[in-house]
Amino acid sequence: MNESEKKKMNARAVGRLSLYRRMLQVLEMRGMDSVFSHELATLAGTSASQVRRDLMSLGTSGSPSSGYSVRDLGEAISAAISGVQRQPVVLVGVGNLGRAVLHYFQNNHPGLEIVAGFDSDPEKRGRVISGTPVYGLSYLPGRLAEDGIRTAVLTLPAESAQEVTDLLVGAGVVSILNMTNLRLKVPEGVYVEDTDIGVALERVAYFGK
Amino acid sequence: MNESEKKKMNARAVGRLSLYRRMLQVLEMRGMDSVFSHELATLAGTSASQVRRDLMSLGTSGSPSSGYSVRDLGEAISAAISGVQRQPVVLVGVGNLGRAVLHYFQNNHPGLEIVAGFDSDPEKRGRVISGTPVYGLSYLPGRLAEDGIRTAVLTLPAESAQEVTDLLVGAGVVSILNMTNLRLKVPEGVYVEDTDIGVALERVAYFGK
DNA sequence: GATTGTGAATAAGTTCACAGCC
DNA sequence: GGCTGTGAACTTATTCACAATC
Repeated sequence: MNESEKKKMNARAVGRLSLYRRMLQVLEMRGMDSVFSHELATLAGTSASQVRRDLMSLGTSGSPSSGYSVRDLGEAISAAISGVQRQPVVLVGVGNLGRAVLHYFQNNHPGLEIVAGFDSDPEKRGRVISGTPVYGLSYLPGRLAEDGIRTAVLTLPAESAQEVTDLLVGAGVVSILNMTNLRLKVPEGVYVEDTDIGVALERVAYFGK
Repeated sequence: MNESEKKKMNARAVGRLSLYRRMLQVLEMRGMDSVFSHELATLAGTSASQVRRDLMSLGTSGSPSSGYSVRDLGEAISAAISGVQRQPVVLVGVGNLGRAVLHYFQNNHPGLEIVAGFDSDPEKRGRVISGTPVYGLSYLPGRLAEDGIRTAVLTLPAESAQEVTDLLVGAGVVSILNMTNLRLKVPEGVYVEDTDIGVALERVAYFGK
């Protein structure tokens, strides 16, 4: 029931919680031990009522006098959006974008770890980039099965994205961060988040007109 | 009135239109000259009624017998979301992520062009990366004024992101693609789109649990 | 007969507003 | 007095459903 209950949370709320957690880490490092909803809201670029609404979904509670405990709230968010053990993730496509992602995650990320990168380029095999070892694509299925990997990041050229996706899904991946400009076809029940730089920049350009 | 009318369009719709346009380009290259809403929907990963609703906002029209003209629709979308002339964009921060963005946009992008990159690293000044020249940050204000730049991409470390943002906004930038993990503070009326890789991956990890 | 264009219905997401609390 | 937690109101976004059209 706990598990099924979690799956209810919607993607936007999860994203905001992730952001709150990052802000809480900063606050904790600064030695603050409590925070009000409107403070978190300012840091995260949202509204105080939105923050309180988001926090409702994880059974925490603050107090009217001092707000929320920075430590407790951070732990509650971690419990809600990350699991107890670190979740292993693979990344496919170690070009500029893939390297940027690896660099970003090389440390400091609670709840998840990019355990391996894969690339079709023989030049890249055997290298370690930002702490993550890179393998040839032929090792992908074995590695997925071995570690029971359920989450993947796609930072490869669009041409081979669907093919790799089919491979991933066939090997048990159920959640994909798709940084390709292709919209993937996946079976029902597989979550895909599209982070399409082209679309993002065109949108920004539109609002800059 | 035309101008003010355009500004009404919401960000999600603009993003989908951008996607439709890309699909239409592919269809045009394949020699197709008409397309139905449900076909575009499948390609873009949405529903036929969503497509028709989106197309309503730009005064096109399809016919029940053959759907939409691939060419006309492409042009109508371009007219709606891009302008007539190419829009100049600058990018600040030429690390892995910045290079990935430059590479992505080096060609084939209608409506916008990344005219210059900026970086604080002296090593990078004077280089041309994926067709885009890179300058030191001191050249930024001059270049913004000179070209009347209104749109920028931030792919630099979070530490200096707010400082650079203030500079950009002060020099007339009104729309920013923020690929930093910091939430920027900007005056009313400035559009910021956050593309936060950390949040994206944590969300995906959540759905992969 | 299948599709478009669109009003109406529904769903999803956000903000309001206020009782209860410290 | 200012804050939390939350039902209710509201706003925004999506889907339905069907008359008009080819």
